[in-house]
Amino acid sequence: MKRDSRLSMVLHALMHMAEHDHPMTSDALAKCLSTNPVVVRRTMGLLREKGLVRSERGHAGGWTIAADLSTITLRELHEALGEPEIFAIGHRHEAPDCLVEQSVNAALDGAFAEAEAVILKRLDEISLADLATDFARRHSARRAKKD
Amino acid sequence: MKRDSRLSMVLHALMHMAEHDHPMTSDALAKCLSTNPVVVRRTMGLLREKGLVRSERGHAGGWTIAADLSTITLRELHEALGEPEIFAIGHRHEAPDCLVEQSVNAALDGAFAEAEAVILKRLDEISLADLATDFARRHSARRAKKD
DNA sequence: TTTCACGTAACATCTATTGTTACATGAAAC
DNA sequence: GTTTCATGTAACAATAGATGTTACGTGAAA
Repeated sequence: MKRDSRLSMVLHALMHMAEHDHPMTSDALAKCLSTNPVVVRRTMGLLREKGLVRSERGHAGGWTIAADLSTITLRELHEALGEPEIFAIGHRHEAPDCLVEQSVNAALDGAFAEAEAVILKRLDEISLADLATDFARRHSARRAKKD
Repeated sequence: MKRDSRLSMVLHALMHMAEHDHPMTSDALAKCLSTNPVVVRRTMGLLREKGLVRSERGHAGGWTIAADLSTITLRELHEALGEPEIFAIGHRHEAPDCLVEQSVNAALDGAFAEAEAVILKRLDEISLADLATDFARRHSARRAKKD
């Protein structure tokens, strides 16, 4: 299965934007992310709908973050992306007639629901500010290594 | 993303097999599962490699469970299927040069690793015998409803 | 009015799962 | 022994979702 990497993508984009004090164009972001500017617009557009980022056209236009980094959580971003399926494993029929299949579905649903709660909780606990802190740590570690 | 439903499928098949005291053919199972007999053989073949089921050719041939229901866990079945990806969400590059991307990957990996541990633990705790018990409960509940 | 950048539709590509066809192999029944 | 039944397996088709691409429209600043 092909994994949805949009959450990873927007995080990567937002962190690069956080490092700049000017708007970043879709083209510039696309280069950072090794993707296509249209993909950037399409995906960042979902964040704009939730008021998380702004976009401006014309000269000196581009994308900017519209809120404090500490107030944006990974969970919010996940929701802004439309809460895509978290699991690559599932069952075929949602409401089967077969009692055997109902039993199987119930067991799997229980196990996955528990894991889903865990992951949503974790996503809720991590903000962009946390990522920025982690990045700063890695950044100075690399500088120290170079010197 | 298209979800892998093979775990659901083999569970469904095994429970039907558990209800029979004769081998079940791939054709019969395929009808239960609303799929194709070749898909059944392909998938059940993975379980056979782990010794969880047996297959016999010719007259009165078909598939049988090769172990006690209480000793087969969902986790074992997941492993027999080749431990397919659990998550539909991931990141693009496994070992990126970009420090920003490394930071993003680390955060997501942490969150998902925790959830993966939860789900594997749950799968380990559920056996086919548990499913059979649950099925029996549902079965008698339906009978009671009918009467 | 030209340039820049986003907005969006439409289409192409890629990839993984699932479904299908075809034929070989082996075992039991006759 | 030959027919029938069932699995084993390769090869290919269909499907679906994610991602990439092209093309053109719109608005803002130089």
